[in-house]
Amino acid sequence: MSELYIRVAEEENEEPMEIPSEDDGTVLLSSVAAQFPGACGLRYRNPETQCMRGVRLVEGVLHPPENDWGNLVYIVNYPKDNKRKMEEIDAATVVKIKRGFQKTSDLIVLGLPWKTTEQDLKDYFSTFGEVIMVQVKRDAKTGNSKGFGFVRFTDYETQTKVIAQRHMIDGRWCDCKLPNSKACPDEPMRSRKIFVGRCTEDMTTDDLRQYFMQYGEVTDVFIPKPFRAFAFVTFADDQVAQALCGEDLIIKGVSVHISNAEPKHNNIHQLFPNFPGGSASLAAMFDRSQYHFPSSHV
DNA sequence: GTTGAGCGTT
Repeated sequence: MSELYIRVAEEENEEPMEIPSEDDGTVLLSSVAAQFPGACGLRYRNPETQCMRGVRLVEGVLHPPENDWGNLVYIVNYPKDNKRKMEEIDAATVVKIKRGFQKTSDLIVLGLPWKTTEQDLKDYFSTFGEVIMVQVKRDAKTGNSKGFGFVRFTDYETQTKVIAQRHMIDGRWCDCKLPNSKACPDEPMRSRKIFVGRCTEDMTTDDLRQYFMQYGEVTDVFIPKPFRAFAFVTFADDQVAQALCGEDLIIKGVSVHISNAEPKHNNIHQLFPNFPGGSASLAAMFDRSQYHFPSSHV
């Protein structure tokens, strides 16, 4: 396919800029954001209805309406539109989503037979409702099942129903519960940085940036090397970061868990970045101080 | 090549 560009502008009557599409006809949100920093999506005026329409966005990829971008000018969406007026609405929306709307979360499935596969789980749980993902936890070396797994449903009602009863799976009774990892939803800490747990090795900084852009402007993505199965993502707006904490999100088909960065004790190296003798001696001192004091003082 | 309460390679 020849190289294709779509026309994008900040406002309807402004001069558009040409943004390149991918080989499959989609446009990466990151391509848009490269020219319009902070962009989180596109919209356009539907010639038939004269209404604004949103462009489908899936994991950082923008899809052409009816498989053809046509000759329209697309308008950039930003997480928060005009200055402070919208900022307040945005905050209210964030709170509403966090409180009212009942999001589903991963459920742990305990007591699975050793032989049960992910396909078995999918088949079984699909009888309750649409399944987003299933996992069977296995020993990395042997590949043997550890006898438990995870399942995630689309609908909260399905989740409620599944938790409420026992499950006969491949000849054993199994229980589905909310996992402990989300027992204590993170509290205050107005951090703009989130901790992204359970990352897989094929997730690049670009992948994460593209994915998280849909929630707000991303200012930094950090993936430790060598691979440690987690990452940090920093947003421009702390409300965006806070709203995501406690969520399970699916990136590249994998369920990652979002929590506050630095949840336990604050990072001493960040508190005292220029400590004389370097951070190693500071860490040693910190450890000793914890050792000497009774726990009630720490 | 085993097992049967738990908690996902922070």
